[in-house]
Amino acid sequence: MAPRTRRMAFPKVLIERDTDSEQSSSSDDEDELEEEDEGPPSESEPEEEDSTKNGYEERIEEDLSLKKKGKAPITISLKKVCKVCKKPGHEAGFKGATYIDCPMKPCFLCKMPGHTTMTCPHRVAIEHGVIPAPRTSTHNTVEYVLQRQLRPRILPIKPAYVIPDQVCCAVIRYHSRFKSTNDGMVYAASSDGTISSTDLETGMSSSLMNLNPNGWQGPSNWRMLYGMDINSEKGVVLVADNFGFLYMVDTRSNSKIGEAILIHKKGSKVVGLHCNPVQPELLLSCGNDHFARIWDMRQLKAGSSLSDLAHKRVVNSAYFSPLSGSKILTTSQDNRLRIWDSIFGNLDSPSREIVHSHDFNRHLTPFRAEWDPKDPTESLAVIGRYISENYNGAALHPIDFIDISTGQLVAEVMDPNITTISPVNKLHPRDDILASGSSRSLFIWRPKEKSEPVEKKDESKIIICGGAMKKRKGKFRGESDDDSEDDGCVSKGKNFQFKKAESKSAPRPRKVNK
DNA sequence: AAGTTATGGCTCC
DNA sequence: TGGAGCCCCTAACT
Repeated sequence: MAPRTRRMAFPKVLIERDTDSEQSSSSDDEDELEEEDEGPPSESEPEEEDSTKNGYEERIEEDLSLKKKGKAPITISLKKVCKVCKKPGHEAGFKGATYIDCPMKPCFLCKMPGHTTMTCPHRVAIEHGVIPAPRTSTHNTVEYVLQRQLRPRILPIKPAYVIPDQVCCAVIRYHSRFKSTNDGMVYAASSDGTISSTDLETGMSSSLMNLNPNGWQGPSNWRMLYGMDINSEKGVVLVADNFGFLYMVDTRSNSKIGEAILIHKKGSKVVGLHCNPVQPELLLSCGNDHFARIWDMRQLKAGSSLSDLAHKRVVNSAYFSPLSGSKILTTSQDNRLRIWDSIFGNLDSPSREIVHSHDFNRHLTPFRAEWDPKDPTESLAVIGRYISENYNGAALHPIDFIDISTGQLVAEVMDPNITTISPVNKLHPRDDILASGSSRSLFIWRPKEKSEPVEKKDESKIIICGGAMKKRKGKFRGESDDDSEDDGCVSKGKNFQFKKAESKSAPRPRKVNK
């Protein structure tokens, strides 16, 4: 409480309450003010949106015209208003670990008006919000031939997914971005406009490109690199900047190739680049101009894209499928994942849209849905979730595994000790290991092994494998393994700073809307 | 422990 | 075209 040295000089204070039934005067009536304190948050289940009992913001207004007269009273209004829309009669915000939406706003999840997140069909349904897009039938000859070529690569039967769901180790305060290749060379593109390469054997690094050779010349000139990929077959590092341009560097000569090419709207940020894993001539880009674009590397010039995939908002990421390279998965700020089942078909509209909460872009790294490189059917994707759920009293942000062929939520992975959002996630190319980036921390997850002891009370999440529901026992592992996962992607032991989870705090299955 | 801050994106004018 | 103002669940640091 601030000192009240000028207390005696204060004019009379009128308190205007919500009920209008009590009006108290005098500034020394502290008990009256204290009554408005709400105490600990209620643990009870949230009521309907028009609840009027708890959680209101207090709005204090001073009548300035009266204040000028000196002795005139100051009116303090304690009428409670929604902190989102500033209107009385309802509330918004956390109640315990459950977030109550403002009913005056469109649904926070699917963005449609008329309901809130609590009752959004995309939230309560296990299908998790798949919206089949109208499928245009285009069976041209090229598509037919290429489909016949690619089809044998895709297994007709989906195997059971193995979802990493236990944290085995963590690195705190890890904050670097690298792009590794197989030969131990790390390439890094930076927001300072430089590309550098570092040899992990020698530790030597060198600069390949600098887009700001003259230093800071104001924000309208400062070039920042966002999108990056390496085309191993061509020996090219590709980067893209915040003004819509693509740059290429030869990894053999470490020299820039040609001039910058405008691949997205001039002045807009290009946030993603991905080279096709099967056809090295194909490049996929995405950016803030609401488009993902497919390019032929052999004819790269402004306006020469093979296809432009339209989105309603910024496209955080766009990836070819990892095995056949024939599918595309994008993450957009409109809270939807989009899937194009064949890059050889009609690309005017996506094959499917999946509603998923990931529209948080400010302050955090944008969410990116990634393919599971081990899934031979190319239908499993992993993406962190922005919106939180109440898991046994804790507001957690799970990492979702989604079957993008159906929109089904296959698994939601979380840990009671990890309360932060995980916008970036990457699955191991061979092992059942998940690396997730959370703010300034890096977490490594793996599936629980059968041999590990299980506490009976430690009921954990429901994981659906291959369509069959299967209850798993969850136990947070306080130690990291020293004899496994030693393939260079896992850091161990010393940096691990988490305590063992109490069994009572283990997460529960996601509550279904009442 | 509250306040601050990070160079974000959208809409409106 | 560009600037002002606005914006619902951050999280680390002071």
